[in-house]
Amino acid sequence: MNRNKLVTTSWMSFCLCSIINSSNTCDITPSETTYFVTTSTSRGTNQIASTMETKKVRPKLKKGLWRPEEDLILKKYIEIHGEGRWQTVSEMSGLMRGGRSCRLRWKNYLRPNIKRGEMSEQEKDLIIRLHKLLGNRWSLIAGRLPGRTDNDVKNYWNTHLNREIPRDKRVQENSRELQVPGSLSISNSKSRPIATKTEVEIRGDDKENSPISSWTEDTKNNSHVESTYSTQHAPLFSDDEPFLPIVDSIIFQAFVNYSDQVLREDVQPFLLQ
DNA sequence: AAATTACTCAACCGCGGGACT
DNA sequence: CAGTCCCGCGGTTGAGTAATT
Repeated sequence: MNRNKLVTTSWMSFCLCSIINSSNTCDITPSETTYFVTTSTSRGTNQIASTMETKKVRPKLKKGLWRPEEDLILKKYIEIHGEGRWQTVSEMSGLMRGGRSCRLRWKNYLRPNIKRGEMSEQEKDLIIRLHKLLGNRWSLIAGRLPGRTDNDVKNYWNTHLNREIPRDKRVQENSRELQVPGSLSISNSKSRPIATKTEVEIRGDDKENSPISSWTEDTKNNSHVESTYSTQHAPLFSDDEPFLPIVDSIIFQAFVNYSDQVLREDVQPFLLQ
């Protein structure tokens, strides 16, 4: 039996002990208790190990809402072993959850510094502005909102902000987006975005013509508000807010920093050669 | 008070891309 | 180079709750 399997079973017993010790109100079910205890004994360990060695067993994965004790197990596991390798987390932690489910739970709920509760006016405003720039790139938008997850932003947009924008205005904007080539805007259909994340961050094959890089270059070099960008890439800005990024220093600075970082990362490997 | 409708948000799913073999 | 696996993203679903009838 390899080391990983030993760790798995020891880990499960550790978590069980933690749960029992940490709370008298633990509502773990008898069947689950039996499972943990069984797998924690040397006999149970050997049984499971031998099964796993003969063929890779994928136990039936649990779905639905996470329970407090599951959260605790996942949290403790990640505190010790760190994030990443979610399939391993799923297997080693003893949670009967898929790797993706573990990842999602950690990212959207258990991670430290997650902000809960109402969105502030500032956050709301930023979401609207960033959505105007980036479309439905929820992870990018969430990256500019400390403590908020992409799921938070997406849900908030769909339930609150989306309905605040008059429908006919959205239709207008969408139809304009379709007409202008080179737009960063994303289609509203179920299909994947036209540009991938990395393409938006800055297209590797066409950096010079990248809307973001041309914009940041324009603005860094001084920049005239009336840069060609604002007309060439009209869909990014609405008529009532001409060249919004200049006015909005937050978004502006965020993008300059962002593009700088991406450029540095792109160029660095070549400099090292 | 019960039934129905509307709303919210956590979680799941399918897909694309990158890493690895 | 092809196949496989894993990760992350965005779209969607559905359970739980609140509001309304």
